[in-house]
Amino acid sequence: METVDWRSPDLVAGDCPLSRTLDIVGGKWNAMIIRELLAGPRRFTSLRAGVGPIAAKVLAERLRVLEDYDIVVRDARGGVPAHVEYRLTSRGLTLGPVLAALWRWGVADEASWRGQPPASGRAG
Amino acid sequence: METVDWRSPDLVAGDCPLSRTLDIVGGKWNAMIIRELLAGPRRFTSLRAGVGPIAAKVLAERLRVLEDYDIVVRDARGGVPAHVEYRLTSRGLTLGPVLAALWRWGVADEASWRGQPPASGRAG
DNA sequence: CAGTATCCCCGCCGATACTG
DNA sequence: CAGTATCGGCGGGGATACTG
Repeated sequence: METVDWRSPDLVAGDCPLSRTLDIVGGKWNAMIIRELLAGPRRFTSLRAGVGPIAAKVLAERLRVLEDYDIVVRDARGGVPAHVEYRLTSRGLTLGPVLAALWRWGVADEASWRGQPPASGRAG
Repeated sequence: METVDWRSPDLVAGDCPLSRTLDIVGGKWNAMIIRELLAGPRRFTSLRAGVGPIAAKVLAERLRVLEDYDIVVRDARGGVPAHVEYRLTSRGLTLGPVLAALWRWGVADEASWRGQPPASGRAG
């Protein structure tokens, strides 16, 4: 399983594959958004409800960024405004296994972890 | 590969396995630090060089948090100050596959991705 | 070498109000 | 419904100086 070359040429933050993936998945809400979208297309409000207590502005922001990364598509059905769907691009779908790995670690970890997380959680 | 229950009871940010994993791995420098440590124990300065352009204060901070999470151990060899080693705990080591997944996506992605990332990268 | 202490800044995020 | 506009703060992170 550990057949990864951690000693790749660019280890520097900005350029290494790790950072680049985390630019997409590591942000505060991004993983949640992608998770919701892995279950199928969603409308803005529904998405917002599913993700958690996220401000509309922030969700819109994140979605725009994820669009720029070609992870998410905004689909205004037939040009009707006020009916918009977001879904994952094919590129976005490839993040499934990545989120799965993160998820699984969290689950396995929960079983073994008997300690308090350092108070400052990602949960607001 | 997709045998993960995305519809688990707690989807809310703070409690879901995804967030908890990202609390550890998703921070700005954390993944880099863990990556360095996956290659073996390191001293503070060496670690700092390997991780990238990180301020000493921040590295010390991050290391303390990772200690609290029981991911990293600080090992003052024989009580000699000014000779300290950091290494992963057994729990920390289990993050290997997780980082590997992130890394691999970044690599595979680099090949297919023909677009500019949205300027605001994680790289300072 | 392995950090601490201090200062400052900016970007992220949240809340509220408003719009097509 | 699907956002935008605006403001405000708070804390994470960087630079620099200092210490055992």
